[in-house]
Amino acid sequence: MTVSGTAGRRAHAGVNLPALRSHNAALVLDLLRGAGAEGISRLELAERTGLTPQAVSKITARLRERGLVAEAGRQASTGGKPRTVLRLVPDAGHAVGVHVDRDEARAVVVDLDGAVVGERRRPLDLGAGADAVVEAVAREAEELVGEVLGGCPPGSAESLAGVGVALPGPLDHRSGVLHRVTGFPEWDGFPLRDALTRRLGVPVVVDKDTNAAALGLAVAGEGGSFAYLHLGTGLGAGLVIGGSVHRGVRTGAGEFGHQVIQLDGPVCGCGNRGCVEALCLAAVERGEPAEAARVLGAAAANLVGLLDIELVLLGGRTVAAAPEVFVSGVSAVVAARARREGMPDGAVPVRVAPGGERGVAEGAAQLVLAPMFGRGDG
Amino acid sequence: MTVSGTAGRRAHAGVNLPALRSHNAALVLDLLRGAGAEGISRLELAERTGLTPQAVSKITARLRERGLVAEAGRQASTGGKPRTVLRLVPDAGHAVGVHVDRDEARAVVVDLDGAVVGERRRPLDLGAGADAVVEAVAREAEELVGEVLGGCPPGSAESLAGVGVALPGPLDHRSGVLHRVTGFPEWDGFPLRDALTRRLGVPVVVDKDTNAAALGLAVAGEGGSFAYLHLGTGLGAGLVIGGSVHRGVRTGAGEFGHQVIQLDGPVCGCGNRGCVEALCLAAVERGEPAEAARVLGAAAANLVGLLDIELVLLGGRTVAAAPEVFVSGVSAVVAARARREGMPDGAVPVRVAPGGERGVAEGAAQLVLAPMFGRGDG
DNA sequence: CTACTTTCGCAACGCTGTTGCCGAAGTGCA
DNA sequence: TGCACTTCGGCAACAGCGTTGCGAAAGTAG
Repeated sequence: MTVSGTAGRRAHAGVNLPALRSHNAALVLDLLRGAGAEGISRLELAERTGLTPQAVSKITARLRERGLVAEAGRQASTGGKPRTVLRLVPDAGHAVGVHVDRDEARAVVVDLDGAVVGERRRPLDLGAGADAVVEAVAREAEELVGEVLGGCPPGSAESLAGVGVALPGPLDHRSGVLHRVTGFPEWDGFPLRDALTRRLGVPVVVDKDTNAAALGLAVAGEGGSFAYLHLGTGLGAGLVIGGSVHRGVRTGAGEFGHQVIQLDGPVCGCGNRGCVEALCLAAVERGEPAEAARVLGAAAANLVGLLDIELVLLGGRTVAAAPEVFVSGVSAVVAARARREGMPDGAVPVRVAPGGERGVAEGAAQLVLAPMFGRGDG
Repeated sequence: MTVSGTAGRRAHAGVNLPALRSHNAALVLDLLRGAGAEGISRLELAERTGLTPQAVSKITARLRERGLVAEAGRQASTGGKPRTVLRLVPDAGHAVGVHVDRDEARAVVVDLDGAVVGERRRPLDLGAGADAVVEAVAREAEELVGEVLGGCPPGSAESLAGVGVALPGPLDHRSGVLHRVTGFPEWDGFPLRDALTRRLGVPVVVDKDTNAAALGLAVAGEGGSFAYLHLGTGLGAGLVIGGSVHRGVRTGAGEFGHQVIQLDGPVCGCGNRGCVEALCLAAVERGEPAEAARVLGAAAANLVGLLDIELVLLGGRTVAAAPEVFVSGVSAVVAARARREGMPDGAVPVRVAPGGERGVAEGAAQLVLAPMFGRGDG
């Protein structure tokens, strides 16, 4: 049973009736989302939540009144009245997700189901300065919303819940302030979220690209606790624990690339020696993807052992260039480690993350929707 | 706001009124425990929980009826009626904690406050076989309870809530079944919890020694999210996230010692190469504690970056032998890494874990009490 | 057409935290 | 000493939560 919650937020942890109500509503919405177009019956919702059927009826009635849920046919009878299938109303809400990368911005609009209903891309120079980038991102979002939603007023059935922005480099998720984006020190300390909120007039959430991707995967149905490892121009991780992104006390968690796995190894750009990122990318440069996979596997196995997660997902351009090599290479190291440490249930599976290049933008949109479905923080 | 909950337990996450009630009660009890002998007023409880003063009054009234809480004086007035101070009734419950090590067993009885009210030690050979060890542990617990509580019947104010057992090596916390305790392969698959429950007739909880120690530290007031690193005959970690022990999906989290930090390094007992444990202990053997600390620091920094915790606590015999060397050595590496990665708030503090040799046994006792205070699983 | 099964909403209920109110118990000043 | 004031904390009424009891609705099976 979860009413969100982590970290030093043990204060203000009291649950009153409104909190209970919104928690259960979010839980039901999350299950409805998970059921997708097939929908789910009231009785199954009751089973899955542990609530009584009557409670589910009341909760879903409220959700139907708010226009978030609708009846959608019925199941086959099992000897009595057939169960009515409920389904999320996809158009009841939308969110924009923007993936700001070093050289381009990709924006999507998703509906409540998570389906992409609009997309745009444009080149973008992260080094062009804060004002220019904020303006570019804002315009991108505005134009896309104009195209897709036709400027529906807030509160309408088709309205916009907010904008999620995912970008590389460390940042403070809670305050929405960037630290130094790797390679672009001029961003250090820039309050991106507030700047965009002022400019756009809707709620804005910012997060690391890896966290957005991980959230997107979690929403798309990946297991309860997993790590998403992204190998592109850099190496980072997004951690999902119990269905929610783990961001840590200062929202800096997932610093995976600068994990040292070779004491006194080659110097990394960060100043340390023997970081996975440096070793792994060097191997890729040398044209030795198998070695890169082995190195990545060692770091992944460290992570698996430390957190006892149930799945490792790989993504990023470098992985996409040779998926089988990376999956089998990483998988082999992880499996070998599990065998040696005597994990009884066998090793943790390693797969390529589904979703492809658009995954980060989709996940960014989910940053906005997450609280509605009870996935706000872990 | 937390009603426990992580991992794949998103099912059965519905919260009804009894669940809400027990959650809030546990929350209040936890705050009362944190206040210790000084106690805490109703209004401060209200502020800290976010509940209204009236709700706190009702909750504490129920707790007083159950004999868990009592009024204990009043605070100085601030111009009006002085606040009444509430306090946990220490004798309202007790728990036994047993620390089973390779060569000895140490048992303690703690009260609701966590204060040790009885202690025993005896030599123990973990290799003597399951029956002998179970019998020895059971008798140790029984005799200690007889001494301290005088055989109070269950349900009495002084009665025993259960027995927590902490021991080295991997095990399944949920089922209470041991995996292969390092060096004692004959334990593999032994259902220790069930055997002890049958023998003792009270609830039994088993966990890794590092998890028990970490829980004990969390209860003793250490921050919301930290790592306890134990360097003794082996090297392990207990992770606390948001006040609760993070055990992971298969309760195997905290596998810190076999984190690889030296690819293709020296062979470790586990079969891998370049594990921190092997490198660190080898340095200790060579009489180079500073190098051991540097190695440990690298691994600790990996962990800090990955999870973004707020504190690192060091413990174990090897650390106790040269505490300053380890604290300064680990601290230096962690701080250097934080500086390079541009964490703005400065580095994570590194300290020696308070509690000393008895900490694991005390933490084991807290395993039993944890659910009562809302710390059951993270 | 009848009997049976199963779903699901209405109504009454118990219990939660909340609100409004008032007595209790202090301080501070005349 | 007395009075005004502040603050705490319990009593009572209340709104809202999920739960229970029950019956109408909507199917299947014979």
